Amino acid sequence: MAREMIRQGGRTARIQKEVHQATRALLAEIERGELTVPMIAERAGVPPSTIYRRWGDLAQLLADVAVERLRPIADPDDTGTLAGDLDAFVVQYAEEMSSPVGRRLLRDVLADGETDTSATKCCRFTYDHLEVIAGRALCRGEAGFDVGQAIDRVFAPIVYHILFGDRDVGPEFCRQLLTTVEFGGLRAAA
Amino acid sequence: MAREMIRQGGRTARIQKEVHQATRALLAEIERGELTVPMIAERAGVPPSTIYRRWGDLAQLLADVAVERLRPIADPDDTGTLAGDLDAFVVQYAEEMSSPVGRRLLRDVLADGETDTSATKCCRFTYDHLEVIAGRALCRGEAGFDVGQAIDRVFAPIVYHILFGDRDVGPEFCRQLLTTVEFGGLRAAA
DNA sequence: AACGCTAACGCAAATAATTTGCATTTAGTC
DNA sequence: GACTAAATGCAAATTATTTGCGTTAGCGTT
Repeated sequence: MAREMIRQGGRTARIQKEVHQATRALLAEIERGELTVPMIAERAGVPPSTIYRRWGDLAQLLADVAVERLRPIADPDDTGTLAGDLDAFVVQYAEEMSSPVGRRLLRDVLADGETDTSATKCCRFTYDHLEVIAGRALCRGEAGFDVGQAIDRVFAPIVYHILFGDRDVGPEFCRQLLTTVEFGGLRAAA
Repeated sequence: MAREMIRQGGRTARIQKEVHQATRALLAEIERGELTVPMIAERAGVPPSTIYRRWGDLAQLLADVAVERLRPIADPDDTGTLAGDLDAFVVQYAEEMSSPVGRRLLRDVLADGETDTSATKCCRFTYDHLEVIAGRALCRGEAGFDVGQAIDRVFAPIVYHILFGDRDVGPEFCRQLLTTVEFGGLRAAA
């Protein structure tokens, strides 16, 4: 996004909502390469200049929309055990991100060249989710794990292969990566 | 790139060279967001329509240029030992890719939404380089290593942190990642 | 070395996207 | 309720992109 929002209420918020909604709807209907700002503007019922003024360009708008879609709506599922929580989260993450929609979201987030706050936010979601899972394990009296290490050993390879398209990231691959995570220590600094 | 080149010689090749050169020169002078196709066309001495016809749009041209710049010009340095070869390659890779120029190249390659051949090519460079290093080690009588595993455990985390901008990837971090690679086995399938 | 075929090109007109100035609306504050 | 600056709508100006068409030139064939 071009800049942080200052006004939160009324018209400003409504326009943001409608532009986001129009963008999502159009992304579901047409190819990414066909999408244009005037197209979104018409669907949202606002003049194109409003979009350019608020978001700068299409890439930044798409990044903004993508971050919202990647933002988790709830805590990760609680399966009762650390191993179960991690397995469920990782497999679901890989499945969502490797889908055509997920890949596009990932790329949209990274394509925003202006401020890389989009990318950083997005990667924080994963970090926070893992923190919740780790905290839960400690509460249960289970061993903890290093969140930074889990990112490096499990999520980074998954994202790498999705982005570069050089191999599939099915459940088997995810579980193999999971076996390399070391459990037992308290949370150490990354 | 929009499509595979059919003609290799003469004018076609010269225009490709001049457009690439103009793009590189302009990228060094101005911000990525300021760069436009007509600007490149003028510098290269060709009409903009030629660029649009051959590359489709700016993103695809930038991806094409980025792939060329990421293409290694020589085999990785031979330091005499596998550990030395890997250390040198990884540290240099992280340094180059985490620089502002490297980050931009990486993002340009990934931003090309049309065909992800750019990204796949680019990731193949790393794979091939590691194959050379592994082959060399075997020739010396040293232990080999699994190239796929090295990508997952070392390069993927480096690229992840560069792209998402959530931490630095200095030599210490690279060397720590390197310690997780298992040596000894012959090359196994990824 | 000349010939034919067609990809690739240059040019310019047509279309579409982006920027910008200015008047108006409105969210947030006192 | 009045004030102030952010945010918007509108329309003109600018810039980028697409497209039709005639020309050039690479490449295979003879």
